Formats: sequence, C-alpha cells, structure tokens
Amino acid sequence: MWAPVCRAVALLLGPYAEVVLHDPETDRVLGIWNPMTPRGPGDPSLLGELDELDPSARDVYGPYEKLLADGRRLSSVSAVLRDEQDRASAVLCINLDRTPLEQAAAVLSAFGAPTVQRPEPLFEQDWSERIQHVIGGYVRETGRPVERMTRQDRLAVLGRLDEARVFAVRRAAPVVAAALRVSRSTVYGLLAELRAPSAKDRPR
Amino acid sequence: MWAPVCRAVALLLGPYAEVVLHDPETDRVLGIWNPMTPRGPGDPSLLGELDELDPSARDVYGPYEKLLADGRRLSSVSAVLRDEQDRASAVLCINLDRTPLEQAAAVLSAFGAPTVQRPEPLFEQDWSERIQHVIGGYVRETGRPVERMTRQDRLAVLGRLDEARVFAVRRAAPVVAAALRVSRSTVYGLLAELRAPSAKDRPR
DNA sequence: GTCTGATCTGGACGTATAGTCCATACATGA
DNA sequence: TCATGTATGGACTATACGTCCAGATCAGAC
Repeated sequence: MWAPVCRAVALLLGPYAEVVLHDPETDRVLGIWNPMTPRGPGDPSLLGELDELDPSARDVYGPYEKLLADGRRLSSVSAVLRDEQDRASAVLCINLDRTPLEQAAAVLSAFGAPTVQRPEPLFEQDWSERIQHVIGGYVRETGRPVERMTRQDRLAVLGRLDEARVFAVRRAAPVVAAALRVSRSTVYGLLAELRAPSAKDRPR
Repeated sequence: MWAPVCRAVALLLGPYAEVVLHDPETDRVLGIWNPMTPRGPGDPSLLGELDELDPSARDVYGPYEKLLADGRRLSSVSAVLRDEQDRASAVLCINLDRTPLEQAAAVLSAFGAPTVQRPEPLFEQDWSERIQHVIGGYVRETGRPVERMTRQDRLAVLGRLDEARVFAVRRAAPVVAAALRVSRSTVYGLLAELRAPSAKDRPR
C-alpha cells in the first residue's frame, strides 16, 4: 500500500537516501529501498528508539542524527503511517547520508580560501558562519528564501541573531545586512524596533 | 600586454571575481575586468598594502582576506608581473567574492540537517569568561599570578587571546587590560609588538 | 491609471570605541 | 648616581557604530 511512496522518495533522494518501511506489529522490515545497510524484508526492525523520541509532533519524528559504523552521518526522519481506522499500519523511515553534502560544503568553502597566515582559522570565520547558519535555519523552517522574506521574517531572524549576541562582534552589522540582502540602515532600523519594548536594558 | 590574461581570468571566474591590473610606477589602475567597486582605469590603486605583505613567496601574495564595506568577504591574490628586463611592469590582483560560495555551503550543510539541537549560544555570549579562562589557564601553567607577570608573560597571554580572536569583540580591549592589571595603552603596545613581525596581518 | 501608506535606501551626520603617540614616571641594575 | 627599559595617563586620529532623513520603491486602494 505504501510502497509507491517509498519508491518515489527513494528515487527522488537517491542514491544518498535509504527508505525503510517497518511493521510496528511484528517489529520487522516490510520493505527497503536503496538500502545502505544489508537489511531486507523480514529482518528485525530495531525500532525501539522511536519510543524515546519527542512526541510533541505526533507521528513525525526528527530529523535526528544517526551515526553509521563506518562513520557516515545520517539525518533520519520517521513517520507513523495510519490506515482508515487510525491504526498504525506502518512506520516509514528515511535515512539521508549527509556525508556527500558536507564534503561538497567543505569543497565550496575551501575554494579560493585564504591559506596564508591564519593562526586560528576558526573564530572570525566562526561568527560569520554562525550568521549564515541562523539565517539558513530560518529559511529551512519557513521555506522562504532570503530574497522573498517579509518584514516579519527579517524581524524574526534579527531577533535570533541578536539573542546569539552576534552584534557584539565588530563589523557584524554589515555582514548581516549583506546576508539578508538589505541595507545597513534597515538592519539598524529593525533592530531598534525589536529592542524598543525592552527599553534601554541593552547598552548596545 | 597582460590584458588577455586578465580578460581570460575574469571570464573564467565571473561573475564573482574582479580582476584588476595596477601600474606600480604611478600607483594607478591600468585596467579592471568585472569590477565590483566603482573604480576605473586611472584611479589611484591604494596598493600600499603590498609593501606590508609577506615577501616569503616572492611576487605572489595571498590568498588573503578582504572585507568590503557592504560585508562581502573576498579572497584576494596578487602577483607582480615582470617584463624581459625583470622590471615590475604591472601588478595583477584577483578578488573573489566568497559570499555566494559560503551561502551555497550553508545551504548544503543545512539540507536535511537535524533541527532538534541548536549550537550552544553560550560560547560567544560570555567572551569575558573566555578571557578569564585563557588568563587563568596561563597562570595555572606557570604558577605566576597576574600581579607578578613579566613582560614576556603578558606577550604570551595576549598572543593566546589574539589567536582566540577575543579582540574582534567590541570593548574587549579594556576588559583584557583590566584583567591583566595593565593600562589600555600597554595592551595595544604589546599587541602591536606581537603582530609586527607578521606584518601583513590585517589587509584593511 | 493615480494616490496613498509603508518600507527600504544611500548618504550625511554625531558619537563611541579602537588604536596610536608621546612626555613623563617608575622601576631595576651597573 | 645614571642608564636602560617598560608602563602610564592622556591627548589625539581613525574607524566603526548607530541615528536620521529626504527620496526611491512598491503594493494595494480607489
């Protein structure tokens, strides 16, 4: 019944994603597409982990991180699939191998990167990287790229960046402005609006 | 004479790289391909920085990092071009905008990433704590309290703090000065001494 | 289409902080 | 005692921060 969905997802994300369909009754694998581990239908599911997961988002778990024996890092999401009687008829797991993505990211950041005289190449890079990370996270949550953000989006992002004390770092403001595709003035304007209700509590 | 090379490089790396050809005699721009800043032939080069650069790799400098006013981060390489008489006839600069690469890298590492865990905001938040930590570590290693530190000790501590990019945070210098029980002037003096040998430190 | 109101923008501007410089003061040892 | 090296306060310049505002831009109302 669910097989076409699984096959479709496996095709879409392949070859770096494995799709597994479990039977919660017997705790065994119903089917597996694009397998990364030598499992097959009928093998035990080892699905006990689902119990430990946060049940706040009912029936959908993750993405959470898994570590394979060979060191590959996976992002996993699981979903409980229910039939017309609302009974759990299957559990769908999608395991995405993040290794190639991370390797590609490393290649990109290394491209033309300064090689000389960088005593600790981590810090200056660190906060600008953090900016990108915060913004990227928001984009993923809302599905709205930077170019199509509304004023509210920008306020939210700036709020997070401010909480992360990003603006305590010198030269951070222009970097944020550039990352948000907005002028420096706008950044300060939105920031002022953001901190206005909380009065003068923040010295900067 | 060098124009075809410049055009070729600009075409290869465009639109994210700017190629500038300078005349070291007059210190002016000879030509510019794919300009990112409103400069043109005849404008002053502002090339004094080259003198400060590390001469270990003769005639080729970088890549080092530049920061544009709008926040874009560039990787820059420079090369001194010489004629048959070995006289410097031109200086070639290639400035690569790293922003799109870094954004792409952020997108890649964010793809399907676990959302459950956020990077701890504690690290940067308490940079004054980090200062105390570095100093405390040094005191413990040498068994010498801050009051009894020699000039060499202070140099060593400031070196560590500088490597930890502590001075990229606003208002860090006075805090460090207070922690080391010295004046602000002394901190800047020692810092200058510390970064003097490496000359090309900050290509601002 | 025109007219709004809201928002963004680039530049100008004043202020705060980052760094530099220097005359003086204070050590330490010959 | 002097000489040498270092630290200091304060004055000074250079940058970066943050504010402000007139004009540009855009979306929606009419």
